Amino acid sequence: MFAIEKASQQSGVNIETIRYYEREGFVPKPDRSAGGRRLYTADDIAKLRFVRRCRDLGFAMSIIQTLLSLNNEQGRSCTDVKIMAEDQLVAINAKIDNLERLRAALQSLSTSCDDGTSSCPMLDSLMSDAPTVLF
Amino acid sequence: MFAIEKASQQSGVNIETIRYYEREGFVPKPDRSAGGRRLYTADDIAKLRFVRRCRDLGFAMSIIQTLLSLNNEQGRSCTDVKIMAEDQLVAINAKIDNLERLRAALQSLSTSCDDGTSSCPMLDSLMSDAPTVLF
DNA sequence: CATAACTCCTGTAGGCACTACAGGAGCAAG
DNA sequence: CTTGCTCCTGTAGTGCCTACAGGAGTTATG
Repeated sequence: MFAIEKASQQSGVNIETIRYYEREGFVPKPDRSAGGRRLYTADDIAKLRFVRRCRDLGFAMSIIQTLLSLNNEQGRSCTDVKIMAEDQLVAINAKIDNLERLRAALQSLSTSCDDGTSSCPMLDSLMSDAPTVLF
Repeated sequence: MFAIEKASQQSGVNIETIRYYEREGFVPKPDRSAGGRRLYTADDIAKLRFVRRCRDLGFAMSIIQTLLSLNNEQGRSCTDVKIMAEDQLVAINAKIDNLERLRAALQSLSTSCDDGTSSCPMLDSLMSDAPTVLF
């Protein structure tokens, strides 16, 4: 049984965040010491680590809840997991595409600022009424 | 002079969001009609459009505030703008890199789910104590 | 000119995923 | 037994909105 600090270190989840996850019911309530302190089993810590890794993978907490419950079940969980992973991949690809378009726009605007004219072409372009190449 | 709905349409900023921007002091307070309704000039709307475009480019509201004030000044604004644009480019590139690593991890985990074994390799891996290739 | 339908107003609360703090209690080492 | 640390609960704040309630202004139609 580990104190919350150890659980935090071993899972990579911030202490405050651990308590938040518990409050919100994302992870089960751990046992308590006589004095009322949280005591974590290795399994509790594994769940916290799981949550952190899923967050690192960009999953929303609502999805992670489902993933955790699938982990408890037996049976056809793998298919469901795969579906959610693929949804997540689609979302990630969309984000990457967005950011790449955004980068191109910014690069183009930034380049337009290279000649030291008095008014700023980038600001002018962003303020402009007329439709531009970028917007 | 335009009502808030027109300002919303022409700037692409949601009505509720326009009022929020005003409350937070991100954009100047517009004139009001006799009955107390907001009336926007073309210039007010240009500022709203500017904010939306900057948000689309991923700038934080704090940065956008600076950009708006630089736009009011004369002089060396262009250099400052360029610096902020380049900071933003660095941040975007970091995000893209992150998402690409994340995508690779998810793809690898998802592939591991292809054989319909009883326990899910993806969940097992995310839960695992032992360091893996991915984490 | 009266009414209905619409838009707009303010103020407040909620959403996500945390993070930070205040004020107090448990616990281990010297 | 005191010092200093960790931990506890509860609440409030973050960024950027979004949604709602309850009321008032405005416009189109009869």
